[in-house]
Amino acid sequence: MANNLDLTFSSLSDPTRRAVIERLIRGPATVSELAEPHDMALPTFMRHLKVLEDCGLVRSIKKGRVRTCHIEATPLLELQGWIEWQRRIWESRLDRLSALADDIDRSN
Amino acid sequence: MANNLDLTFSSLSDPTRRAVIERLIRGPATVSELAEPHDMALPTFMRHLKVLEDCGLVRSIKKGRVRTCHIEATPLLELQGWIEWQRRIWESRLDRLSALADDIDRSN
DNA sequence: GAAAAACTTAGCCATATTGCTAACTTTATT
DNA sequence: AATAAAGTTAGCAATATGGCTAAGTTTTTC
Repeated sequence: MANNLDLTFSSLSDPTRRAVIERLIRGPATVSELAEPHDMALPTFMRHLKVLEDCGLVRSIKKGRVRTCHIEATPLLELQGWIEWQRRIWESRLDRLSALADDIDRSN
Repeated sequence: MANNLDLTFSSLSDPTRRAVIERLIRGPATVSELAEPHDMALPTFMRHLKVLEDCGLVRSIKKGRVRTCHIEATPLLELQGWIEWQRRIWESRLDRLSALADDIDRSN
């Protein structure tokens, strides 16, 4: 029952995959270009890419023997949405607490 | 070499743990209160809590036989920071691309 | 047409994760 | 003092994750 938030959070929990995102956010790149900075076997790296594709953060097309990857920002926006939502509730709670503290202050 | 982003993203990749955060963001709660909505054995649930504590999202104190948990928002802000950073680069890239497209337009 | 490039597939291994039950410890209640 | 409540510890099992090598496929290049 993994939803998209599950997959996206999980994808980004790995530093290699975050590095790929940090690279792709600047523009498309081929598999070899993406793999080059990472000290691991290509099949291993490809599995990281697959994880990113599975959660929808990355798309790719193959032309000839070269696969080019690009980023899809939507899942990032979903994450941002969830975090923002939490932050809002958090802040409104802090506001209520400090209002309460003020009330207590005034009543003394 | 797991850094805090790793742990925080990983923690939030599980729906049970996100639900705990969604609950705690509204205010502190005891372990039993937190566990109640989740259909799993208590030790299993406690491990989820431990994961949240390990990444610093949750703190807790035990008084008598009751452990009370509360949220620590800092790791959430770190996540938000990373995502914001990516979004900024993404947007500035889109801006450059559209400026480029305008230039090409004008030159035709 | 042979060789190189750029992936891809298959399969192995070690460790981590997520679930469980059973049994234990430490307060609080009666 | 005995029982109940609230966690906690220990340990098992299944699956997922992240790494590897070896061998295969499909273009390009020479």
